[in-house]
Amino acid sequence: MSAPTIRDVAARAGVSKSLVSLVLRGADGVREDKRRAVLAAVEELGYQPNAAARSLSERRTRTVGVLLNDMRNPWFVELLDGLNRRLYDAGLRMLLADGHLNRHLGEDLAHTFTELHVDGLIAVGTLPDPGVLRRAAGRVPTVVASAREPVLPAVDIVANDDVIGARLATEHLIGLGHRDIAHIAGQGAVGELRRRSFEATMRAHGLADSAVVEQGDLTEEGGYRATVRLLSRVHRPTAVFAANDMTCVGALSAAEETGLTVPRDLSLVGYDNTYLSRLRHLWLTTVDNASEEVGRRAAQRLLERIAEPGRAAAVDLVTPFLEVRGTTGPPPSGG
Amino acid sequence: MSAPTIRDVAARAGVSKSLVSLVLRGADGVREDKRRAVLAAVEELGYQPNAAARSLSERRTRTVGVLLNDMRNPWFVELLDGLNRRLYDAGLRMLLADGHLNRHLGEDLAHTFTELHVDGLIAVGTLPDPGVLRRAAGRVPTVVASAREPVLPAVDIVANDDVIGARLATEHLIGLGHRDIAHIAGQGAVGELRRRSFEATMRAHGLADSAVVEQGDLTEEGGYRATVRLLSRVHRPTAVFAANDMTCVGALSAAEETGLTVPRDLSLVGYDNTYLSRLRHLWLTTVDNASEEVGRRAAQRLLERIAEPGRAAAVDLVTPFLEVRGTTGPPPSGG
DNA sequence: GGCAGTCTCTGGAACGGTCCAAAGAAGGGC
DNA sequence: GCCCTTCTTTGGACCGTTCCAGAGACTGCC
Repeated sequence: MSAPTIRDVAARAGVSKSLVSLVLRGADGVREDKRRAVLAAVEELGYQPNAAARSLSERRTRTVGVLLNDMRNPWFVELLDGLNRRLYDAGLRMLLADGHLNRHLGEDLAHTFTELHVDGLIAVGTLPDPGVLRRAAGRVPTVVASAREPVLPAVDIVANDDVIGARLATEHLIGLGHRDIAHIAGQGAVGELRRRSFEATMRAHGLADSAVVEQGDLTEEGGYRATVRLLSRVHRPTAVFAANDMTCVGALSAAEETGLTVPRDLSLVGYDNTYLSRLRHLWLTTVDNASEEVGRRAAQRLLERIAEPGRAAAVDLVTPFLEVRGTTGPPPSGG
Repeated sequence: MSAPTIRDVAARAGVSKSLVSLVLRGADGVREDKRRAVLAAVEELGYQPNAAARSLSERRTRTVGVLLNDMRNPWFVELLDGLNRRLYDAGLRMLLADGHLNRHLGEDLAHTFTELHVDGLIAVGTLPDPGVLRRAAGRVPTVVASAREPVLPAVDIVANDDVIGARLATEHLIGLGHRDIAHIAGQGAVGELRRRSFEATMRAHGLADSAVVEQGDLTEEGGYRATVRLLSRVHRPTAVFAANDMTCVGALSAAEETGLTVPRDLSLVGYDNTYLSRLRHLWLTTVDNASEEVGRRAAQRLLERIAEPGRAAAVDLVTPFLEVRGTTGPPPSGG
């Protein structure tokens, strides 16, 4: 009843278990007739190697764990695609776990992964508890993708360059003729980088005085509320740069509810180029954070760190680009 | 350098490895001073049990694999939540893999999971290749969640009741006074159930002649195109019931592009109650497919099947309900 | 025929846990 | 003091692989 083992295969093929092992690992120096006999036995018995036994013996799992911060906000799918492609080529499998799902259960997912003795760990986005990552990084090669924190001794960081991204968005609006531009800020290190770059860009164009910042929380609701606040000001901005697409969607709702037409009365720019922004009905101008490339490079960094665990931590920034769609245009008064 | 093992802990605590094992598994009949010594040693060494060794010895992994069909369409997040909660209580961990990500790599993820010797497998949504599931189900207890296929001997199915859901949506529109109602159909078994129920409901209300069906493909693009076709008919429908939210968003775009105001000129109903439909800017009337409950029950079924692998396959349907939001209203001519 | 050198193949020792039968310690009754 | 029980603790077998040293078989050369 229970699954066949390598010994069953060996018995069936009339060889030793060692030879079966050799055949399955593709070693050369095995006579063709024996190789065939082994493969036939494998086929007949439906044999599948036991990953646990293998990893116990090999002392590695050929598996990397990927920690997601929240699957509800699916900006990371392309990142995973990039990651997976590169890791797969290197013979590594990818297992996912969502921190948000398990948070309320009080479980430390990184812990699950270190128990599994994964060969590496990738944290995607900013995790709620930096301690988790610090502890995990002490045990297993770790890379942070698409976040700028936590900064830890042996943990590489791969992300898009938020300074450039925010500048692209802001200069796009300035280029269209906007002067009164607001920013709805995000949270954490990434939020701060985007906000500062927005401010710096406005300053560089002599628009420091007409730059406004409202705090958001990266959710639609937060974007909506922040925009309501912005639009109730005496001096209304003619354009809003939102810290992410979700926020931007909230801003869009608030604008239309106030009777403004986007982009005629108000221009909006998001960030991340999620599939949300690509929905025809939303069609947001946004900054593409080069997710897939971030994923590929994160995988690369992880492979390097697995090969050489002691190397110094690196920060690897990918250049984002602007994706102009339907929510931006010249300001109402003609600039 | 390498991770401490149970023997290191035993040596440090001055006891045998067996005793360490007993303490860690919470056995009683261990003297308090020894228990403390062991726990102290564990703490000092930062010992973590090796999951591979444990599962090899215990002959189970306390892990279930979850196969997702496509993370890009995140209707399943709440389902995972329900699943995870129940499985966690039963001492099982959940590992995710996305079939879509790996498809082009030609990898059989179910294979990865069976190699890992997971204790169970849950397929979420309809998987591209039914053969994958058939093979996997021969090795490990398997449950399909939120799909109606493939139907296999020892595989339970848990899903929302599409017949009821489609009827709710259709009757909602009829109740508002609509008579010319179109359906944009989905694919596979689920698509067929929804379409047939739509048709049956129309028939039951004597509206068989004014029921129209256009084929979609569950994507925004498909919904858009189908709606363009619908709206270019001589006799335009006043309401559209879309097979899922994504399709409905496409329909929304097509409607507005045609100059129609939703819901004044055209009513729209989606299906799944994804967070998309909850975005203020879309605010779709939709059928809630009770995802979380489906997840909980799927977990329950899996636990039962793990306990008793031979039991007959069951189909467990959860009752969906209507979520009325902003895209439905009375027909233009007043009904 | 003997011997070195290849080429194939094999048995047994890991890997790090769990489990179990049995050993050892402690306590009670005579 | 001895035997019997009960309570704790232990050594060793085992889970299913990989890895390695070395065993056999065969070849070619002197």
